[in-house]
Amino acid sequence: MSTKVRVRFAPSPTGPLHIGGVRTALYNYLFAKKNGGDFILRIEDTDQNRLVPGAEQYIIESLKWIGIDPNEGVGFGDGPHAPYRQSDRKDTYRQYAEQLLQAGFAYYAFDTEADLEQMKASNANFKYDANTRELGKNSLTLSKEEVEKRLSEKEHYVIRIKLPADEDVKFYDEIRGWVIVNTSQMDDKVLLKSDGMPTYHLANVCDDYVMQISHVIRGEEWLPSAPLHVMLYRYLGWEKSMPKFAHLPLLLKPDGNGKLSKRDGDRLGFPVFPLEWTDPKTNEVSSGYKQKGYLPEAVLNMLAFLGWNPGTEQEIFSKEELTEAFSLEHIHKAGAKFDFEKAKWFNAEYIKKLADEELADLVKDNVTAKFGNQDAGYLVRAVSLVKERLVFLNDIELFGYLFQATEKYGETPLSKIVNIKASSFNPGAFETFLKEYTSTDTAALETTLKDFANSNEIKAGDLMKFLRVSLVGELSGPAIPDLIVLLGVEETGRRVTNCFSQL
RNA sequence: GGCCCGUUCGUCUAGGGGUUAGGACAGGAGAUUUUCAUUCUUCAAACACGGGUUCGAUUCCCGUACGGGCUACCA
Repeated sequence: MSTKVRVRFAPSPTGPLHIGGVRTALYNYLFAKKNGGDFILRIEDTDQNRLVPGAEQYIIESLKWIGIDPNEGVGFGDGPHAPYRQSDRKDTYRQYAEQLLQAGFAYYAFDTEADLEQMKASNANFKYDANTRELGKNSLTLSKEEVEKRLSEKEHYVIRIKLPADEDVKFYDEIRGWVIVNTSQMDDKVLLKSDGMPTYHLANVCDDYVMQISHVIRGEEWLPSAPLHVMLYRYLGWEKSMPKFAHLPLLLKPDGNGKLSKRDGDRLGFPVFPLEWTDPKTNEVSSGYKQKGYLPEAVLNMLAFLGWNPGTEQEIFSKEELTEAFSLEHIHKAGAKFDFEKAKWFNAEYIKKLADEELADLVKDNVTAKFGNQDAGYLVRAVSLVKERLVFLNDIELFGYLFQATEKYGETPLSKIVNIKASSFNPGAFETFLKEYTSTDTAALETTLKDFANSNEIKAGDLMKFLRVSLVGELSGPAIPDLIVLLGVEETGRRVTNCFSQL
């Protein structure tokens, strides 16, 4: 077996990939990159009944958006172990199931759904195992002839693993240490379903072996079935090349209990999906990080810290820095409640780090749609004034005054600036005065404005407040001189005159 | 119910046999910004509980409680 690190992310296309899945993918990716290994995307679509159209494409696009690029896999180019979609590998699983049959580690079971129901009804804690399989219709209880007959008549059957009655199964989890489970607690899981498809258990073990996966890094929900996988490796004769296991803590709901689920996002006002998703059946729309105005780098950083930390006090990490710092040892054991406030903070930090040009580029389409076409240079300057006020890219919509004048001013803002009405302020004189100011020096402009106030016997504070409302429409916003220089003296004059007329 | 995993400020977490138990987010106060935001300073805030082991336990062990996961011909 090659010692090269090879890990995989193996989602099931049963719906949009949620943020917990993205984190699993991220940890796999970081681990691979850190160790100079490969990261593979494998689509686990063995449940043909739960397939959701578009889900596979969604998974691929989500990974692309956030910047997690598999070396091999569906949507990212084939590698040496193609295909990477389990439905396309269907034939290989039967071969291994038959190998187990031959070796006596598995058996045919013909029990119908009704049979199973009955067995469960007669025993509240029923499980198909060493103690109960004699009650079933299977190749262990039926005569050889009967089995042959049923098989040749194409009767529906499944193949189950045959587990010993009482044996400790032990494996080392890279995050949790030794885990020991006795087979008396396990059941004879179905390996091959009656439709000929493998279950997850068989398929993931076979594929991980064939694809030479070195580390299985997956969610904690798989911990209870890991012993079964260990038994499968053993029975298939692959125990020596069995991958190492690492079971990740789960992402929990921010309120209450349970793991984060699809509904939590829009219920609590934050996305749980990387990209917006429209359910093909119900047309129900679930919000996505991208559409809400998150930067992929920020989401990546935020996700990395939900359950992992570098052991230092640095929190802002680029993908490259994350790769450098990542290790399995620093993964926290307990589940993490999703922290929406922290997510917002990360995003705001990343927006602040953007160059004005980059930010302008990112909000351009939105601004154009909402406020019409903008001069490219103007947009860059406008955006630089409000950069540190944005939590989301979409927050640019809150600053329409940078692109459009307020026509009708609100009562509340107007009520705060009535002083100017009573003063000797004259809008015409102010416009004339302004037009003489041609510099872009904002500090000098501030002095000039104060001088204007003084020489006209107006309180500087009253003037400033009035200007603010005139330009912004509210009592908050960037510094007045910055605004005037950005908007230009003509536009400023127009807004001032209009505002004054409404007092 | 059974089995497995877990438990440090409200949240994300660092740490680890002897520490003022550290940081970040959120919250409070203040400074700067004639506004707001930013920035800076500062305050408050935690080792679930009970037994061991030990000179000493938040740290190791056991139990309890609580939380989570699994318990399908789903992944």
